[in-house]
Amino acid sequence: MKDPESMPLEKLLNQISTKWTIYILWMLDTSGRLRFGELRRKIDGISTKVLTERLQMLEEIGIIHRHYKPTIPPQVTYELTDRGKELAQPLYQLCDLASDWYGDRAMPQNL
Amino acid sequence: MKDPESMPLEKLLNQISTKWTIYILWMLDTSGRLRFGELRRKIDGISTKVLTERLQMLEEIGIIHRHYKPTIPPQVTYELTDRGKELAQPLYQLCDLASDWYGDRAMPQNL
DNA sequence: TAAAGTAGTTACCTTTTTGTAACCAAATTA
DNA sequence: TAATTTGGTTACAAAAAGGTAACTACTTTA
Repeated sequence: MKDPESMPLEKLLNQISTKWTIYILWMLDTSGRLRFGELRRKIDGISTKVLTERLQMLEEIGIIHRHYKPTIPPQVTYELTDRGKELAQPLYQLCDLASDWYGDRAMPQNL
Repeated sequence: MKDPESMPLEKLLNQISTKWTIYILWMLDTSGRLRFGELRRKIDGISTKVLTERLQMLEEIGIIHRHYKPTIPPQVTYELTDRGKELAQPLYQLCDLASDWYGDRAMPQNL
């Protein structure tokens, strides 16, 4: 147990709890497929660097899917995979608990 | 939405996903009430500094309870509160998903 | 002709988090 | 008498994460 990262739950939690990640998932869950720029504008304050990092990470672990259309300018959209939608269930429950405990200000309708 | 910390779910996730925290909860869930030193020895690699920080944080948000007996040497024990046990339910589900996706190596029996 | 929009990448700096090691008082143990 | 155990605290160093701003190529718009 020298390396906590070897534990699936901790690995998953570490990934989805990096800054901005929950917002991204929430946006994709409530709005469906979104382009890179749409996401950036919806999530006020996020930088393109971090948004890119998060989207790549979420795609790597199979939670979102990236569609690339090589038009000019390029059109890239992101959407939740089935795995991403599975994630929503326990997150709803955590969200309910968190809202009970901390209040429901700024609470998402979904995710 | 300038400050992600204002969102209860993100706040809770950020708290429980700090390094070692899931281990602490897992230990308290599977072993019940434990002394500080017992916890430290069970979680191989954690420093007293970080263990102290985590226990204080978990107590502040009402997930564990601290019992202090001013004997010499002092005897301090920690255990999950009802709120802490509530947390276990959605975490079990996340744990199942994470295990399906990443494999179940080093998976806890509980939490 | 110049600006704006597309989806990022890169280098650099700052902030946050984590780790290391020493230290505490009092009593028990060897 | 000296080391050990108890539950931490403190100062400092190292590592990780996040933010900032500049830059890319190509096209459309003004």
